[in-house]
Amino acid sequence: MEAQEEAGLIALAEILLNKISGFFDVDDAVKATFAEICDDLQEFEAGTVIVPQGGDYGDVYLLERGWVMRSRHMENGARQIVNVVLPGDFVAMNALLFARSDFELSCKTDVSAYRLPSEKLGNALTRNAMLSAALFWVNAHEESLLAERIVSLGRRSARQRTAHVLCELVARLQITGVQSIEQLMLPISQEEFSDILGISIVHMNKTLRAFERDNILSFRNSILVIQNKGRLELEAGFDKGYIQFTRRNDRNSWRPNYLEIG
Amino acid sequence: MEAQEEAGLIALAEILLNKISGFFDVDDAVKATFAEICDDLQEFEAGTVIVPQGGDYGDVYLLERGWVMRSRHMENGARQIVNVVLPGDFVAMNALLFARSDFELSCKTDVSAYRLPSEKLGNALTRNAMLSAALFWVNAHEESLLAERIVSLGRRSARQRTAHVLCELVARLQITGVQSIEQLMLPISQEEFSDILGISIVHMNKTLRAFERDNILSFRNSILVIQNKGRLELEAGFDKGYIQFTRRNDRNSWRPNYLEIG
DNA sequence: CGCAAATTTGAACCAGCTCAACCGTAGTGG
DNA sequence: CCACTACGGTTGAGCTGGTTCAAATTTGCG
Repeated sequence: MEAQEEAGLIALAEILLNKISGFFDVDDAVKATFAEICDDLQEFEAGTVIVPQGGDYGDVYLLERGWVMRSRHMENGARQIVNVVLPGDFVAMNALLFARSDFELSCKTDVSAYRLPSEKLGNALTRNAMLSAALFWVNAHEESLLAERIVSLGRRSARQRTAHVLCELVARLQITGVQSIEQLMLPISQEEFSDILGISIVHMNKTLRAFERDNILSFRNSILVIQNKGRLELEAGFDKGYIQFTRRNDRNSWRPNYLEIG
Repeated sequence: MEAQEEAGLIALAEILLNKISGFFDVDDAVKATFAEICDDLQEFEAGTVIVPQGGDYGDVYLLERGWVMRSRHMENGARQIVNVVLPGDFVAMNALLFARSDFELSCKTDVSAYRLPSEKLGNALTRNAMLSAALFWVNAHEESLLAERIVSLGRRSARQRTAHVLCELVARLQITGVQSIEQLMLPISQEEFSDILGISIVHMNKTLRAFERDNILSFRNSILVIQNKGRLELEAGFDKGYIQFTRRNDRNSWRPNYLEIG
């Protein structure tokens, strides 16, 4: 293994493994498993469409660096961004099961991602219960992000949605080990932001300006500065519980078994 | 095994196994696996709260009969129903991983469900790759329902959302082997319907009346009659692809392996 | 029958949308 | 070095899909 790939693996361990370490016991065997699977680090330029809407899935990827968007383009030209894929998340996990994608997967930034050929990943899953557990966990994690987004889109105002999604992104980026929390780079335009929240770009702008006037946050030139985190979380009704799970402790008799390396 | 439980198992086989049979080869070994796990059929009365919002998870259930709602109650009294759990779906799958629930799980009708103790299910997952694959599949299935709901809430009008969710429910109920498609029992009030769609109850009513005036559908006394399915799907922009998946065929070398009974 | 819950309808209102014009900044090419 | 262009952001004005409020009607059920 080359030095660069090894460095990549370390980065990986510090993101995905960090993410799941609050839940699993991440030991050397686990790391070895990931090392075995993640041996093909690929680079994509910003703007690359990994899977086009309606196109065939290729392989699964584990994102190491950069932002990937999963979005739906509507008949009338509108767009809805369904989720933001951050380092440590899997891209196109559905490729394991489905032929076609109903969504577009595109790179918002330059991206590094480990390519996990479906066949190889499938085989690894057969042999390694730990890996299955990790996938299960990651699935559940993403599912709770989507559930929370549904709550936002269904029952929160534009201002609350904005606050909530920003709280969520900050919390998720923290897990990826970002430098500063007060000052963050969010590589998205206001238009993309509005497509995450399901509002118009004009209203997006006015909402952001209002937050700025209230000295809660500023978002300019892709730089997010949060001046009043407490107020932001309060308005969002944000509870980070769904991002940093509480592991259940009452029934752990099965877990060591489940997590055995097969 | 008692006769009633055996009958239940057959029903189960005809729902969950039916659901996944388009994807997996469901043979006797697979059925035996489920028979082993699903030996505790429980009954809940309509209105029962299986898991309260903010409460501790208990066990996982596999729904055999009835409707279960997963919903969030907001501070201001509003509610968002995140998903509708139908026969063949799992209830509270997150119980395997998380201590607390951010949502309420409640029975809309009388319900029969197989209780799957976390410990037992976890153990079974360790030993049986087929079961893991099935869970993975079911997770992915639910994830695509949530993704599609996000698209609806973000970028479709109330009328389109209504049409879309009805198309989705009909397609899902078809899989569960419902009798008639033209005339369906939907055990939800207009208020609950509006909480699925993220609109007000008043507008829900007006939208339904409009569909009735247009001779597209009627929904009265919990009976849904679809008079013009084509028009409904057209307005919804509905494509059932995300419910009845196309199994991928290009890389099936790993699957037989993955699906081996461990 | 009679109560409680669900539905229906109209009227006023408003959060967020569309349209349209303008601004700032980063290329780009002459 | 400037002119031109393109793209994202900003702002105001008017509009509308959907909300809220309120009251009447129907339905389910003991």
